[in-house]
Amino acid sequence: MLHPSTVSWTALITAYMDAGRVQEAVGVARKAFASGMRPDSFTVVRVLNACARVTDLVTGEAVWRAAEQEGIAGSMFVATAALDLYVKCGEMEKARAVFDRMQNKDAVAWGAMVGGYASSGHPREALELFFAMQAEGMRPECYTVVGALSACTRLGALDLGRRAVGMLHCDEVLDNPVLGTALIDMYAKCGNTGEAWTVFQQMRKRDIIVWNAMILGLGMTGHEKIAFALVGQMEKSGMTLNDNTFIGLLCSCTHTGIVRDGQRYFRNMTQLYRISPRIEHHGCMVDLLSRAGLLEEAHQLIEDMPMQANAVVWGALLGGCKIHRNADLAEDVLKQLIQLEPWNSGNYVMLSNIYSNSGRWEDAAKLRLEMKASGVEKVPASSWVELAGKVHEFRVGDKSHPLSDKMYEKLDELGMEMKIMGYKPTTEVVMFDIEDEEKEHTLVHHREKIAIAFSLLTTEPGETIRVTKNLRVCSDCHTAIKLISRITNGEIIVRDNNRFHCFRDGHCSCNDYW
DNA sequence: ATAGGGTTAG
Repeated sequence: MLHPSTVSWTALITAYMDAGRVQEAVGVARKAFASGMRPDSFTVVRVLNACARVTDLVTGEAVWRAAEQEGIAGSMFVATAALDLYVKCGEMEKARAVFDRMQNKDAVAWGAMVGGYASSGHPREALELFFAMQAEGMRPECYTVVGALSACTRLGALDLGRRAVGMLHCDEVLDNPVLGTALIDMYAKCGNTGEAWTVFQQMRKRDIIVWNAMILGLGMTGHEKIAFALVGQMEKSGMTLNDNTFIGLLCSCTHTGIVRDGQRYFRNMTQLYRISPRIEHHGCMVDLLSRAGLLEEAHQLIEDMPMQANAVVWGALLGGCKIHRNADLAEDVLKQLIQLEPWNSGNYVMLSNIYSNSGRWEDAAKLRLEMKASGVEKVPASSWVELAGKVHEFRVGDKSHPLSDKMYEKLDELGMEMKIMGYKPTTEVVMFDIEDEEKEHTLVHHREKIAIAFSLLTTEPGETIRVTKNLRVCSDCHTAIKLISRITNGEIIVRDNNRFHCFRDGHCSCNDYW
């Protein structure tokens, strides 16, 4: 028999939750537990759910401990709610510990775990789990497939994504806007806008997020005209544009460098549509202006923003500095970035390259010390290729792959052809590049080149090659891959840590803006 | 009854 006070506490908490006042719900829960409430599993689930929504790990963990004491932690519902709490707070190891201890796991628990890994920057673990689930005889359903697709998007693993979605019935996909969004996003971000478009057209239920994903997908891949037209169609079909629609529009303008249109959309958004720009919108504008070379205006926009600039906004300005070779401004920006994300080694490396390039050896040395002192570790460069459903990874300094010798041979062979075409390998790292620790052969054997060599050895001539890497493509590799695409007469798609490059016949889809 | 999902600027 439940204690009556538990029932009324629960009712109160639930009422706050239903009213969308999650923070207050958590506050009430804290009071309830402090007053010695004996929780039942229903209450615990509700409270854990609320804590997850506001990422209140401290309260959530206290509740989870209380549940353990009460002997209700074994409930699948309670455990799943705790797992979700950890996922939402980015505590994947703790989430995994809860997951591993669960005796019965249903599709919800698996789905939460797969999705959690995917959204927290562990896409490979997400896919591992997705396959482990099937090995245990569970049929993949919508929720786990959404998580798997999201992981594939991050990995650029197009075939695995296709396979994952192929496990569902076609109807299930076309009737489910959540799945549709994940699928459209995956195709677009893997450089396959055509297939994204096909899915979009076939979808039977399209909510605003589906439309926005398609608009953004088009804008990011250089189909800005279609993106603009789609927004028109969207309005005609009675949808109201929202803040994310404008992200897509502004991105489209950025990709083609049409500053005037971008400024117009930005104005219309606030004045006509009464949407107040978030930091993301300002970021798009900074990006748009910076790429167009209007660095001062972009800098001014950051100063005038009603909110504090974050790393992304400064990053956009930095991007402009790179394109327009403005080392002085870049120095200021990088200092800001180091303040904002002191853990990001890329910023230190880039700044140190700028110093070295202008002969400021002392500054460079000082920076290196600073980096060491703050315990920042460089992210080892790594690239990977998907082949027949298996992800082959190539890390710096790792020659353990069975085809290793052949890959280096292939690279040498390509190198000779490239030389004939006038390619001069850069032996020094360029000012704004971030990989400088690959000592083997200066830049000649960067991971993405190794990965491409691997792909050339394992695919049919002319077949599209897809490589994904964890850092930015360096300028030398970018030039080299353009030439390789001409030599092999095939398409090479390289996914960066933030965009993709589609190389074909000596040309790249990013128009050398990256 | 009670738990889980998609898009979002460098």
